[in-house]
Amino acid sequence: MASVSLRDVAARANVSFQTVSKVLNGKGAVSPATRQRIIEAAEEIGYVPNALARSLQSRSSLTLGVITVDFSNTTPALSLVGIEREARRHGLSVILSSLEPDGSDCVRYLRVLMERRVDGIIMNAPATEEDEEVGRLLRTGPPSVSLHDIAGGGVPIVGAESEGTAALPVRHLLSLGHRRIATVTGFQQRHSAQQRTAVYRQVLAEHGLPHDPLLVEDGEWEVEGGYAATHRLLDRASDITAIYVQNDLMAVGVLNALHERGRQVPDDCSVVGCDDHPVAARTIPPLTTVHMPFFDTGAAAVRLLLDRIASRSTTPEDVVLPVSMVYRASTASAPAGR
Amino acid sequence: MASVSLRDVAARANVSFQTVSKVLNGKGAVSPATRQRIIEAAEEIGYVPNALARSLQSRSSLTLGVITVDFSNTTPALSLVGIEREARRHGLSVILSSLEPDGSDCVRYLRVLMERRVDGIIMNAPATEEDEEVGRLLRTGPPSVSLHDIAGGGVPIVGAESEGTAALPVRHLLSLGHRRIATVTGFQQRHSAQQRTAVYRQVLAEHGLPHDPLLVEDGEWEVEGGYAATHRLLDRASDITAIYVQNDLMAVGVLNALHERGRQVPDDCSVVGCDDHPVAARTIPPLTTVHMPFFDTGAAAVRLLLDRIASRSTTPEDVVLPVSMVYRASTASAPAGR
DNA sequence: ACAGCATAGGCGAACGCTCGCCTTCGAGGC
DNA sequence: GCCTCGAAGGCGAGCGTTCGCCTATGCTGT
Repeated sequence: MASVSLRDVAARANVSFQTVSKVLNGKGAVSPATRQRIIEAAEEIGYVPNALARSLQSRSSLTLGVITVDFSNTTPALSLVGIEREARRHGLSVILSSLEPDGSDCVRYLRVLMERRVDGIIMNAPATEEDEEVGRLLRTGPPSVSLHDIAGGGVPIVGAESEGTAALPVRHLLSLGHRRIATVTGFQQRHSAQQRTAVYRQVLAEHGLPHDPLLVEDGEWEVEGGYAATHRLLDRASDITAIYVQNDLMAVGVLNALHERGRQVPDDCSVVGCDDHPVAARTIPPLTTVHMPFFDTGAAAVRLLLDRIASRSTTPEDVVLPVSMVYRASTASAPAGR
Repeated sequence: MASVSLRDVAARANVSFQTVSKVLNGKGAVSPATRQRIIEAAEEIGYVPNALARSLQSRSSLTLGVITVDFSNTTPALSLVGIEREARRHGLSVILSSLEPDGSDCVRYLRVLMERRVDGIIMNAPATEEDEEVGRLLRTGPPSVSLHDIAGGGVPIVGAESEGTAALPVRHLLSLGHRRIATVTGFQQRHSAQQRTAVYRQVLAEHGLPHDPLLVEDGEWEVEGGYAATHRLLDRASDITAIYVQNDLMAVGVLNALHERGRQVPDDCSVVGCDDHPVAARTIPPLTTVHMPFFDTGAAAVRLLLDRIASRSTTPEDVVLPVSMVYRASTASAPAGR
């Protein structure tokens, strides 16, 4: 347990410790005989290289720092898995920092990552998207990439095509003849939720449907929020025939609320979700939704980050990944009586 | 960007770099005047301590390594969040390694963690529970704690009370008068799934119900597995009136399959899940389930690990956390006609 | 006026590694 | 028989810290 070092191996093999280093890293020229002797010695006393010391000397920690929103939700978890997998594929480790919902600790954690000399940082904490200090640190610190907006810009963003994420499902509902289309939104403080709502309005407008604020409710991204929002919507606009729900988790709550109100899905009311969460395939009824490339987003973020690290390029080129509709049983033509 | 070190600060403040170290760590005696001067100098040139060098010298990396199964599922994600939160509360960072489903890379990742000189390791990768090499490494390596069995033992285990996890829901169904109780199991290769199935059999036996293999199907922990398993069960034992599903995700598939077969839940068939997944509150109908303390399990694992690190104790005391039933609308008395 | 003693700060060493350069030595060419 | 050259391996320095110990300075008490 008492850590064995290059020196210990060297003593056992009767060479200088630098020679051991050469052998173990396959660098300089060493005769097969001593090479063999060294390798055996290392094995016998159970040598384990010290990555800390190596990093200190080589000024590269082979580590990525990730700051993420609470990932007990499947969607940020998927991105994180994508990040971790891709990072490892490139021989990098990941240091994880998950934030409280309000994102208040971000600056502190960013500092920790910088002290640990991570080679790069990936942000997935939308709660910090307006934090100027976070933006400043990211711009002056190690290379970084974000999955959401960063205050002040200067950090490349990787994410799903934001327009389509809302336009596809709303157009789908319109094409089925729906005219009273409500939306249950994500937390309206978040840029991504605002944007989806804006696109929803715009697409409706393009089809000659004026904006009706009665048809918009905030579900705060959660199951219970979706449930409550739906009840509010039905209370004041009972002529709704379709709902675009900005994520699948809320859609679970929406389906439950509709069921409680005795509205058949899709006969009385169509529902479209967003994310393509694993449970969406087996809700009652199975949910038509937008497939979001969360896993790929994480992987793409790592690749972009590695590019930036390698080339020291300041090309703030964003990466946009396509989304697609998944048609299931929760959508149908608008009821005839309308 | 060109990393500034203690020496740079020292030069600027006209002191030795060791004195700067003293000030920044609040150790030795330094006059208020120079202290002030040093702090200002550090700030002006943007000094950021190098945790790598510090760890090298202090032989403590303030880092925990976590090896986890794919956490895009909510349940392992919750444990991981619990680990991360508790670790940070104690000033430790977490290095994350997520495994492929077959757990094949575990030994390699364990080596990486050891090279990085983590202060401790937490395992949450049931796929490796029979891997002897993993067990050996954990026993000889840094202090560690596991959320599941480790081949050869010697590693303390933190987890939910395993007996109750199966006994509670089955007893609940029995008390409602059910006699034909099926179970959709987790992946039967896993110890935890085997154990739940064993307890299920035992509780039924205690009530004079002989084991009927027709009533047991493997759902492999997944939504689709639960869906398929239920269809198989109904095909060969249509007199089933209740199903104990070993996790909520599979239960979503189970509810969907029952719906497809025209069986009302809970009137024709009761369903109990396990985990208390967020969606369980809003499935149709809302799911009676066993609340599992995943988050707390992660946090408790960190506390136990820190204990072991601090006391170097080899007390392999396991930690067992209680579980509890959550009653919702998916269970009811057995149909009268039986 | 001098011993005695805090107090402030310097200094050397060590943590475990990598890198570049230097020395040694034997073999081959003329 | 001398020069050259390449292979093998030693050596010093340095990465940025922390820690223990040493020294210089100025103040107190007698």
